[in-house]
Amino acid sequence: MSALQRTTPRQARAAHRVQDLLAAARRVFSEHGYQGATTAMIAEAAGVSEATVFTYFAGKRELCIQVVTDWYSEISEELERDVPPLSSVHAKLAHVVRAHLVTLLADGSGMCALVLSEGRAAEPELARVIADCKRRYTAPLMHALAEGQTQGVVRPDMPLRLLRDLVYGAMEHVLWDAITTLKRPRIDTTAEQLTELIWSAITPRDASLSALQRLREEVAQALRHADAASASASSPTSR
Amino acid sequence: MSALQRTTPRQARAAHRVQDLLAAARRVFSEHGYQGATTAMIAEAAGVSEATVFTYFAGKRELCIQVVTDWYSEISEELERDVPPLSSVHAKLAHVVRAHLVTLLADGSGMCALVLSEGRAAEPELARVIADCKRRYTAPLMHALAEGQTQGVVRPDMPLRLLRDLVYGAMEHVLWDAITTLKRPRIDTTAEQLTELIWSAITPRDASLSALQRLREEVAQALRHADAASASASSPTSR
Amino acid sequence: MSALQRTTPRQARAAHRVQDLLAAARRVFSEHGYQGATTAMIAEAAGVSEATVFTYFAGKRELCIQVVTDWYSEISEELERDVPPLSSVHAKLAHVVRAHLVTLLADGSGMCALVLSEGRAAEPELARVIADCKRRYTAPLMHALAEGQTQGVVRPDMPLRLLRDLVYGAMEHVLWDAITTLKRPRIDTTAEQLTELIWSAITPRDASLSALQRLREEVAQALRHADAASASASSPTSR
Amino acid sequence: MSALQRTTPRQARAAHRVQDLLAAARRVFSEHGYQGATTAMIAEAAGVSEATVFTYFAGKRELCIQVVTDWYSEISEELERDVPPLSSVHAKLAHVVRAHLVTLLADGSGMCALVLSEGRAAEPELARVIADCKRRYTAPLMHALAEGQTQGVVRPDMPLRLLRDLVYGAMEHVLWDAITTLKRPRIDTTAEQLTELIWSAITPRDASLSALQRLREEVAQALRHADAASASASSPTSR
DNA sequence: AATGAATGAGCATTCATTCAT
DNA sequence: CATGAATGAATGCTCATTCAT
Repeated sequence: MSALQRTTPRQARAAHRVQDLLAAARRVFSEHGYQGATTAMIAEAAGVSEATVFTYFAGKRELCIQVVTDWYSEISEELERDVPPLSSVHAKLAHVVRAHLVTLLADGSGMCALVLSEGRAAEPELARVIADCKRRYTAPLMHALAEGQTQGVVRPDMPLRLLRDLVYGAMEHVLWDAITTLKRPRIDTTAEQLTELIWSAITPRDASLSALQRLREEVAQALRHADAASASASSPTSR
Repeated sequence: MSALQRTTPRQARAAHRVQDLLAAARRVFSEHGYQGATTAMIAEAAGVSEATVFTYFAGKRELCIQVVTDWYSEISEELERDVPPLSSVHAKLAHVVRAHLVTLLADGSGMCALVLSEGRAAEPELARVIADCKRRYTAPLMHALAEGQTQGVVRPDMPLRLLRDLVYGAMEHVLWDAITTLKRPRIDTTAEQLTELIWSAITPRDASLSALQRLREEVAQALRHADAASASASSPTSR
Repeated sequence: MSALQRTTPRQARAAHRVQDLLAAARRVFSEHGYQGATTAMIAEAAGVSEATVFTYFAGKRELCIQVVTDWYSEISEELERDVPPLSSVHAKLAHVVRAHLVTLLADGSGMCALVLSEGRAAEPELARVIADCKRRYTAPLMHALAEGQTQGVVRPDMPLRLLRDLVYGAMEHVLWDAITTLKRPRIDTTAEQLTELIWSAITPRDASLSALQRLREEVAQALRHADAASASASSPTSR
Repeated sequence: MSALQRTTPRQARAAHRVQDLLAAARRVFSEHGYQGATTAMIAEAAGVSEATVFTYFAGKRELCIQVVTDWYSEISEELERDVPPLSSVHAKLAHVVRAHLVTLLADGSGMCALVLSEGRAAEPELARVIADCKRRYTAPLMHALAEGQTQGVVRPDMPLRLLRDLVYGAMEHVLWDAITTLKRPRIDTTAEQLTELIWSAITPRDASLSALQRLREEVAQALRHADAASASASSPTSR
């Protein structure tokens, strides 16, 4: 216990330093991007010397990787926290869209811009890590969509990959728009609209069309029936 | 006139230099990205000295901006060249989607990766220029969609901005996927599928639904009519 | 007495720490050289924190100096342990050459490379210490050679310093060759050959010449004697 | 011609810069060793900015390699300039020893210390280059010694490698002694003495010994002869 | 007009050393 | 006494940009 009491504050302070550095690094990377951020900036933001950064992290790249993975852990947790597990595909989609927009628009951390930029940029290892995180982050929705395809509520004639591109591409574009124009959209409205749009896209068109056609046939048959029945009376013509 | 004759060759040579530099810069920026490209690389690729680059362009950033705007001019022209001007919104959408994918996937110029990356990256002025170019480039489709909304073939209950995010976001995602995985998708198939998905999304759901409802009302009315007409005989009613 | 009993374990533990550190430092300095070794490496090798190194030694340089002087003490002791004290100069030379090669080639400690490199390198104080150690280490042979000069078995017409350069220069070169080419020579053979070479060099040329001359004189005398004795007989012709 | 007149000064100035930098680097490397020298020092010594160093040389290591190889070229040239080509092995040895000492002791460049130190130090490529240069530099004497062995004027019962170690080891030791003690020895005297020492070492002992034995045999024979001649007294004692 | 030459301002990273606990 | 933590001072190297010719 006495040993614990001696070491715990140290460990606590060390952990604190790590957290401070990560927080500072998140701010700096968010604001300046990977290339634009310097270890000097990060050190200053954390209130330590530049050398201290290297005491806790192997280098700039490793620090940024940690920042990104941490952030993805957070938003993944947020995403999965209150997902209704046994809900319909539509409900899951709606939840994911809303949570995604809420998370990324709400925090002004700029991490969104970071991963959008650096996920496509120079440092290959960083890009790979971001890609991995993204894949894990998007996995739940992918599973839901795949399940939806087997159930028949999601059109099976489209590659899953394309559906993902549609969903996340649209959301990324919305987010990037919000970031670059600095206009925060109404999150609720946008989420609902986006969900609706996407749902319209991924829902089997054939279902409604065939239903219509079946109905039309029945109608035609009924009308013929009616006409035959009321041969003497005047028949109304639809459209 | 004699003055013109003396200066014209000079201007021609200068124009040639500018073109060489722009071509070289496009190659280098495409391959290495904005940050990764160096003025030395560009000068070497153009076969001139590094200082000459600065004779014709104010700096690296301006050169890149010129490269990007030129490229957008080209692809915009390509896009608009054979667009069927008086065609339906659906046809226009299909054309834009196909042309976009063809242009950006076909040329291995890497300009696509450049604008996708740097459009979201550090250099603010460059990002702004890219955003402007993108806006102009996407304008034709935007107009078509707006027109579609007034005509009623595109659902009017969605902001135009959101429709654009859906269309271009999906396409960007497809492109980035192709770039990062180095897998070239079947352009024709992908274009058709994407068009279909997007069309499903942006087409008025209400149109079909209301048609259905209108039809149902007519049917109901017809059935009532028929019932009334064949008062004595028992008529079968479908569902 | 009780005070002694309280402090003695402490001193013992401290001495133990010092020994551990010196051993660790020897390993690290041997393997990486002075510049290549870091205090962090040494601390880790000793199983203590980096700061502890500075508790016992003023700094990296002092630690290395201690390592070197300790090592020289050891090999000096080894050298002098079984030197035949009353032997001839030739026997002493042979012993020194053999012992030197055995010691420095046998132990893979790399201390040899360390003193060969750093004895000539940047850190001036370290170089001075190494020079001092070397001087002490080479003193026995120097004394033997000086004695040999007075006795007449070592040529007196050469400065002692030059003889030393010959002896140790040759050995260092042999050692460095072995180190850089990673080929271990046959120690016995090399030692014998080197001894023979050096002995040929430092032995008075005059000795053999005078011996010859003395012999010649004797011969001449004998011949004269013989001639006189066999005055009537035919005299044999020498060559 | 006019083009030549325009470009030549530039090239001349560039060559001049390179020479200045090499001279400055030689000074700095000589004085501080490889590790101790900094690019900043070299730049300052050359009167240029640090960046200019990297305009002309790929880096610190390459610069040092150039310095070393240049220096070896110089001293090799000096060595071979007035070597008597058809002279005896002894004359060649004498020349090499003298030229070596003159060259390395005369110039206070300290390059000697550099190659002695760094030839055994950390940077592996540099060490390799130095080893190569040394091998080339020592080749003439090696050939002479090998030739001497076949001719019989150099003892053939010793490995050539060992003879080289003896010759250059002794000289290096002399030089290092001069460097560290800052005492310039009498070059002529030292060269002669060293030559004499080495010559004594590498000259076939067997020659004098066999001469002695041959003489002894002749003597014995003569004595026997004499004994036989003085037949009246019976005392033939063979040894 | 073209450029060879030069550089100022950084940048990530290292490491021996100090000090409060 | 032992050390975790922190850092000052470098260090080799890069690159967009300037300028005299």
